[in-house]
Amino acid sequence: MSQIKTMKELADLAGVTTGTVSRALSDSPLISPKTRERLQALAREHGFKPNLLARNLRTQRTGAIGVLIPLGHEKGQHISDPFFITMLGYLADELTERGYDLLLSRVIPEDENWLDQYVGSGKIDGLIIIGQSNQSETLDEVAARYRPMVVWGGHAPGQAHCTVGSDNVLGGEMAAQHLIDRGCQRIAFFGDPQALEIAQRLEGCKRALARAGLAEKLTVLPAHLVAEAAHPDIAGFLGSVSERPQGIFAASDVIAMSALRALAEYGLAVPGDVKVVGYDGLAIGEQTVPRLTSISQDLRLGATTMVDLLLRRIAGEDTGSVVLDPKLIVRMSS
Amino acid sequence: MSQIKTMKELADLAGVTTGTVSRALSDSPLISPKTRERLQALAREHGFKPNLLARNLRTQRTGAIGVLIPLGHEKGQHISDPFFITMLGYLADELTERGYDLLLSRVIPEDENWLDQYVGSGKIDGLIIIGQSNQSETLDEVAARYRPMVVWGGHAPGQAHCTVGSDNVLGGEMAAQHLIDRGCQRIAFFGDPQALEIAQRLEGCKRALARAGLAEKLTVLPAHLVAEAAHPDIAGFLGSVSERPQGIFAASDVIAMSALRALAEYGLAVPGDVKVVGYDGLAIGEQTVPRLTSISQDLRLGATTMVDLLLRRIAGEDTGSVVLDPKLIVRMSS
DNA sequence: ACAAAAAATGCAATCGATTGTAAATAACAC
DNA sequence: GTGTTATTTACAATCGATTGCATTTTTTGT
Repeated sequence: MSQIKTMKELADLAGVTTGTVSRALSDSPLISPKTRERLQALAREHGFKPNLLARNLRTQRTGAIGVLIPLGHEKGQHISDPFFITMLGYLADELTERGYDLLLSRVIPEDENWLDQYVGSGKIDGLIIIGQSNQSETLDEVAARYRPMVVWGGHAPGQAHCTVGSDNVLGGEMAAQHLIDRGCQRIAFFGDPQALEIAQRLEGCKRALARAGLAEKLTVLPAHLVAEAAHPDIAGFLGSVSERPQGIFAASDVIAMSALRALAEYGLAVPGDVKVVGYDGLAIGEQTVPRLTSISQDLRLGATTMVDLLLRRIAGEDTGSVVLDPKLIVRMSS
Repeated sequence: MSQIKTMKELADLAGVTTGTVSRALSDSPLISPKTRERLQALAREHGFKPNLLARNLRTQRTGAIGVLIPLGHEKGQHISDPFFITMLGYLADELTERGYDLLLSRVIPEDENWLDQYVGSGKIDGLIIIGQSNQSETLDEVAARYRPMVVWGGHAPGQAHCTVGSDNVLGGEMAAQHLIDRGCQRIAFFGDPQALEIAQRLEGCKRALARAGLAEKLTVLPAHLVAEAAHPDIAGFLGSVSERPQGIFAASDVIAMSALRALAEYGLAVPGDVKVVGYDGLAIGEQTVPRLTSISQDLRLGATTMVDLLLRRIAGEDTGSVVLDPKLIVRMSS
């Protein structure tokens, strides 16, 4: 069985032209059922697969969505971060279901136009960006001329790029309120407000504390996002503070896990001595000891929503941003 | 600034032909430095990016590597599994570095030719498959006619597809031997031997036990690979056994984490009452309480090796499989 | 059996780049 | 200034499929 590589070869073999073969294989109504079946059988028999590049070039549609992870303000950060991974998994599921492939790139936004490499390259039909990092301006600039792009992250007034994300201010408020309800007075916030989302969570946290008259009891530790880097930050903090916090609000579950570990190493009981709340609601929080209380963002819904918006933008529609409701999941750490 | 989309437009603008533009942008020596610079400046000024599809069609090379995750014997399994994610991250790093893109697909191998959708589609230059699942035969069959394919997983004699993976038998042996050294007599193996890798780890485990005269003290629990599914398996097991095992060898770190959690819920101290060893050496093992002892497979090296072999295969070379050395990492759980 | 309508197929342009070869221009020697 | 090389650029085929339109074949009605 010779290997048939192109439509031309198959057409010659069958004594027809490539046009006929093309129509036959795509179930065009312009073809007689008889020849259609004959050609399809022939194609199957010879294991012929049409070249997708050529098809895409002709149809001006690639069937692939680019997913970018900008690692801007946090150099050591890695694609293997549980948050990225979880989001990536959902996106892969969702895109696969809709018949799209997923072109993954991790980018370190060093030069100005790290985005332009993908925009209009013809390789992808649209772009999903996970996390704004500290690149909000660049994203705004690109959004002005490239429509099919959706970003996971925080939404701010006057923002030009289309985002999907949870209400970080509200989420931060819920986390702090929960700690207050549990009797915490001195509260520590772990997270670097350089990223928009984290700044918003901190803002919500401050709001709740202010309402309870505890505004001046807040300590902010700009811990790293990466687990390996966050741990020394936190251990150092716990070792140096005079008055230990009664409640810790970690800006991500990864940071919260590092906190749990550091607390265990200091012999502090959770939730007895210190209560901990994370953010993200990752599955990994189920596996910690004790299981982690967290502000959950429904990432599956988030992924679905992003894909939805993106496909509508690809179709030419103009969509606004979506803000999802965060949810408090109380487990054992608070 | 008008948007220049094609080379033709740019060529017309500059008063030359597309051929000249093409050569100018690719730094061909056939072009005069003067016009080269003029055209490059013009291209930059108008933000022109050549269409990669067209280029790839012409050059017969896509610059993308497909990464597939077959989810065969474990339906609920998800791309967000920490092992996949870690491997995926390393692969993304490595491929990006070599100038390749990464086309990700999660596939559920239901029909026979789930692989053929990618093989010879023209979309990718090569294929990396993470995990054999229970699809060894299919992989062998495809490997016979499609060279640029490398698989992460176990290596067995007579296997036709090129694999990279750790010596699972040796790793299993090391894990069991470590538990024996720590004084464990009754040992439980958590993992479903339906997958080749896990079967090999179990074999090594049995080998070590036999050597120590403890062969009949082994219990095998075919726990699920997914954390959420593994936990009830394990909790049920711990609740039902008459004689509690002194050592647990979990076939993956994810299973080990579920075990840690279940043990904590039963009020059993680790490593006091029960010692636990995992497999994979994932970073997440650093964050558990207590930190997890594990058989580490150097996944970064594994990813590098896979990419290496794949590129050599793409270049036409014929490569054999590579078996990496597992390493025991002793942390706090044993 | 013949004209008209309908169905099926062939023809050729097209997507946007790359590249071998031919043609035009520049450089150089005498 | 003419002839001869070197450079540079233009021309046109090519990659492999899709698709509007022209053409051929088949069907249908009478």
